[in-house]
Amino acid sequence: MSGPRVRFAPSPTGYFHVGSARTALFNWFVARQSPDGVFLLRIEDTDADRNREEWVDGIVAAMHWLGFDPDEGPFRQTDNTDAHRAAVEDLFRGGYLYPCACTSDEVAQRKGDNKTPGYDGYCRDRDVPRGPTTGLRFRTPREGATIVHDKIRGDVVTENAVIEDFVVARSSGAALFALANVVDDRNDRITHVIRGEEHLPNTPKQILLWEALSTTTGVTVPIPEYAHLPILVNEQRKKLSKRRDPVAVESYRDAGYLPAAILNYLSLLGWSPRGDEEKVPLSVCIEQFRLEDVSHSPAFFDLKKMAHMNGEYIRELSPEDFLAAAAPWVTPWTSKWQPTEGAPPWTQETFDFAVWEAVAPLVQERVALMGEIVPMIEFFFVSEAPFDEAAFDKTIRNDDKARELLSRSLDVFGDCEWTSSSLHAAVVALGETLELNLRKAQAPVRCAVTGKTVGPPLFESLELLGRERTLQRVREALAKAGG
RNA sequence: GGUCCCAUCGUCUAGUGGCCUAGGACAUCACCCUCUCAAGGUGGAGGCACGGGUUCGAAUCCCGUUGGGACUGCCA
Repeated sequence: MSGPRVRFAPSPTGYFHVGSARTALFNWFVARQSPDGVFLLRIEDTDADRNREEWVDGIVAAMHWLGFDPDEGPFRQTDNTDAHRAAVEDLFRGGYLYPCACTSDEVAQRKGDNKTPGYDGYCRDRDVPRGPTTGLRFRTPREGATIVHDKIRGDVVTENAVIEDFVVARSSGAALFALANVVDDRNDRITHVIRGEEHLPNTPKQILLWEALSTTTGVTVPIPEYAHLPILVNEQRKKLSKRRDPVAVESYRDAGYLPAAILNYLSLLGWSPRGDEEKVPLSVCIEQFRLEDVSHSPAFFDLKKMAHMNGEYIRELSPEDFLAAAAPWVTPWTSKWQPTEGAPPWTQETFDFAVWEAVAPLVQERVALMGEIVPMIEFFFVSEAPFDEAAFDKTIRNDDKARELLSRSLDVFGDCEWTSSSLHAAVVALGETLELNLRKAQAPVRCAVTGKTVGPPLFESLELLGRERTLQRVREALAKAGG
């Protein structure tokens, strides 16, 4: 008894779509549930317009980054064109196909606004000779019904009479998706077809093709189990589209999402682990996943929730792992991979690893995305405080007490012990002289030194920044405010 | 238009006829913690689309209505 053979069959598009990632993930779950399960990657590149070798590399790379390398593949559908053409001939000889010379314009025109579904069967009985301008259509049975035994949705019955005579082969002789896909699934001995719901309407056609192929070739391959996953939608409840929605997995990598967080979040779209805990390791998903439990309705891809989960994953990293994970953003010169945008405003020369290492634990519990680290620690590694002008105006320029406090801080900071606790006490005392509580008193100092109103804990930051640079920044802020 | 799919808090979901006073998570609000911001903790508000059945009993089963979506290509 051999295990399940599943396939992930994306068409190359130049980036890796999150919806595809979710589909791949669920396929992968099924494969990993059996010791001898096979997860196969097949690139459906039969459309010449979408066939670029680097796009294939992109898919493979993205999948590798996410953590699921295929057990077999990547295969390319175009490598099987001979088999596809042979299948076309088999079907034609078997009488399942007929030539059609209609252009799509003609079909649409005849259709007008009547209720005929799709193609009207115009050439079905016209004995149109095969030629360079004739495609081949499938002679759909007029009687009976085709049933998709969907693992998720149950039996989906389609009357054959409403299935149009769909095109199977181009005038060039090349097989179209519906056939090529079936031929490859047969050859690859696929046992479970797990794909997006958008494929549900053409599944009856593929079952018809599958049966016809078994008849004409004399090779009967069991029809696979089908499972159609609910699609992922945007806020408008429309299918996620690359035009409007941020869907590229690569862009999430750039932003600083961790693979484990992405996968965990994706696993929750249409499915959920048992119990009340949503943050679960992949091993638990593999153990518990069942196609029968996948929900039927579309799921909104909620970036906020994924970001929150990413924060949880970041926080549970060990200090070493956090440093390593942050390297592409913080110390890109040490990292093989860097995000495509957002290089830090510092260089290897102006950077101080000891400072970063010391402040990292404080940062780790404050970010949800790795990309948020840079603006948070920027002030350590650039020559002048990176001022947020609005914050400066509010907390320093337009606040007399704040400027007075900064003036007085020069003396205090000049000779107090340079530790976070002493600095803390110093600012408290300073505030008292001006009747400011610590909340109020720390604000101008923070802004003067870091340029911002928010950031890592101030006194630890001052300690790490050092006495001289702190004094320098307070002076600069005072000068800037004095105008 | 046609075919098909779908319908539990704003969102993702648990729920498979009594355990439901419908549970969890994100988001949101309040409070606690607190040097800012987060994180964390506690608590609150918030949902079974509607109408009929079936049943002693329905979020759960059936029918209809309404609403949403996918598909409708010599794309995949």
